[in-house]
Amino acid sequence: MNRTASIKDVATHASVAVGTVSNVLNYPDRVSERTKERVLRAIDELGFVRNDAARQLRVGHSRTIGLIVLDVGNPFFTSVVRSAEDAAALQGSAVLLGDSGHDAGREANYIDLFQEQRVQGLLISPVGDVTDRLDLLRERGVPTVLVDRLADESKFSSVAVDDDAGGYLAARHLLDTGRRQLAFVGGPTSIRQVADRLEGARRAVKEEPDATLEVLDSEGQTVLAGRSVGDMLVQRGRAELPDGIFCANDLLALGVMQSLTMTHTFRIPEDVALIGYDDIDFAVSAVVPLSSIRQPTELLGRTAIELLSEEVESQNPVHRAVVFTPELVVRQSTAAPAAG
Amino acid sequence: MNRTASIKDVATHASVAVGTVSNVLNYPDRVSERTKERVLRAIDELGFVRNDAARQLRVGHSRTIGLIVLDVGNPFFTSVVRSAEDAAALQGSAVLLGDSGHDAGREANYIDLFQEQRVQGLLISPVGDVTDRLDLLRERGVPTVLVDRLADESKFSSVAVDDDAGGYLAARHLLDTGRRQLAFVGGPTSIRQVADRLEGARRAVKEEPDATLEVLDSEGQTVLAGRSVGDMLVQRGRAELPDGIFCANDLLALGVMQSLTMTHTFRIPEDVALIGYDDIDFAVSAVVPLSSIRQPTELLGRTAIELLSEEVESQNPVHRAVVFTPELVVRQSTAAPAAG
DNA sequence: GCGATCTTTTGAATCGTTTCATTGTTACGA
DNA sequence: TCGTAACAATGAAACGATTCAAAAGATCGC
Repeated sequence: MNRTASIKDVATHASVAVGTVSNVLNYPDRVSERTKERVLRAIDELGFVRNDAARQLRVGHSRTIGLIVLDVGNPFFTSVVRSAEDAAALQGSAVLLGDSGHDAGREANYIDLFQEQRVQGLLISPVGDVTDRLDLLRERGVPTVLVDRLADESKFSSVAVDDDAGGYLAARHLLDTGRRQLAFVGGPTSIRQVADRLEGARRAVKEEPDATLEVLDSEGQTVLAGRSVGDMLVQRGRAELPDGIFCANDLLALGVMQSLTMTHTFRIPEDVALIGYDDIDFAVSAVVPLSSIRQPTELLGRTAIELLSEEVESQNPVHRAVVFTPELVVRQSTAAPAAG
Repeated sequence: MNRTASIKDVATHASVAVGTVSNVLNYPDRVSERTKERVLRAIDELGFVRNDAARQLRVGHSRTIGLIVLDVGNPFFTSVVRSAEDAAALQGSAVLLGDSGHDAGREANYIDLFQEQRVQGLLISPVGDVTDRLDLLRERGVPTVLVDRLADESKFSSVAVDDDAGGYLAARHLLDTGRRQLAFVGGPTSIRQVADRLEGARRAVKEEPDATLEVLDSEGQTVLAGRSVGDMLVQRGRAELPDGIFCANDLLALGVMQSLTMTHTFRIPEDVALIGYDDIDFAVSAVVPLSSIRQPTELLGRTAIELLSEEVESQNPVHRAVVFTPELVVRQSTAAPAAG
């Protein structure tokens, strides 16, 4: 009872050869009803559970897919993760999840771990610019799909959402509702998503000669970071307040909102309009329901798995870069000001 | 270049025996500087990556820990997951994450998968009453720690938060601020946490002769479910509205809040006080900052890993049930009404 | 009853590690 | 120079599955 039963034990117990047991497990219709039944009974009686390491060693690859995201706590990734898991389950694979937390070291650890596990392939939302590390993966022949980042199609497949378009949508919407002094709140522009969203916003602002865009740096992408940016704004005089704020994600926006509304000195959207990005579940239930940019996260996860399957199956892989278009969701936080 | 290099290739390339390569990998100081260097160079040149399946097959167990949660999207679990991952990483293990989504079938799949992977042990937040399935795990000798659920100490270790105490805290707080017609909003009471929180609330209400507690069923534990309960309340006349609502979690509470405030017919906390559970990040940034019950989630994850390690290491395991006490967080949603 | 054909079962070889008893090498004191 | 101890390196065996060529058994027509 101390050691777990092996396929050999099952074979002995059912008085058949090991090959037969293996066939029952993998090719049930190669084996007669009678013996199948006997083997299954033995499996049950011994509580046999297949040792996947041995299986994997023999067949040469696992049935798992590695997925490395920047932050599981971020609802955007949570949603991607879940849809990827579902899509993987449909094709009989399991997902190993790693959270790099924007840390290149942790990311590297997970890449190593997953390689040792001989995952079928890797979905990764990479930290910063890691072209060399990714090239290494490519050399080693690990099928890899970049998530939420556009890739050179000669090297990798990728799924992404057009962040420039999203940024443009958000800023254009603020402009369309009459705002002219815009501010962009976002973490380090070394993060590609942030940079692209800002770029899109700039593009929109350029279309209006009298509009300006100020960039406010935040320490990360959390509610707290947003709150400290908000506090900073509150400390400015009313005159210097922008009349439209675009945050690089909803968490930031909620933080800013919280800070502005708690002081009761500024009203949203009358004094300042606010729009976020991601359209997380909480956007709709914020102090003032938050306008946002919605990304098709379920589609992202599913498509990523599909692209990976393509790579795994074909040996001379044709890479594809799939780009989805985000969508504007208007709520109260950007309602047109009452008058003038 | 097509096949990945094995330890044997490395041995040949470095002109040493396979055992030596293995020693370089696992017991670096059993081997001389000179050969170590040579082996490491060979590893580098061939791009060798250890095959963990083979290693695992030989040593008999993996370096991974299975973790099955009810819902990764739920901030409570996200936090537990993260702290468990960190704690596991410290001791050189990786966490395989599974999301059962409250579905017994998916849970069973993950349990099977993880058993095939020969995980060191299992942390599980089980779906409903699964004593038999868990007993099976115990028979098979898979060290298991229950998360967010109290266990019979003769069978399993567990980490949990005292939900009865939490429910009491919440209801007591509503009573202390003068509310008397209380309502409890919660998913099916077949969920243990929900039942316990309700029980605790009942205990508090019994202490006040003139207080009543009404139970409102919700379809699950999401913002949406909360919204539909809220809509139902709005449709009732004002007279029939409770003056204090305790929701089994923050998502529900945010949904209820959203519904009540959108109609502008009821004010929180003047007409009705609202308290949630979990103190998720968004509680503080809700329409009306939400009072809640905070659970020590990081501690939960960390402790779960510690208990598991204990089980893995000692062969005659002494199970422990660790219970943490939750904490009341008061915000505006339960502020005392202006005047009687 | 026999050969041909088809189905079922067999079991040795294999995957890539780790382990460990054995062999080889070096250093040093007598 | 030799013996011994300490240290390094060796390589066969083992882990538990899958695979596949070959053997065994069943079925059928004549």
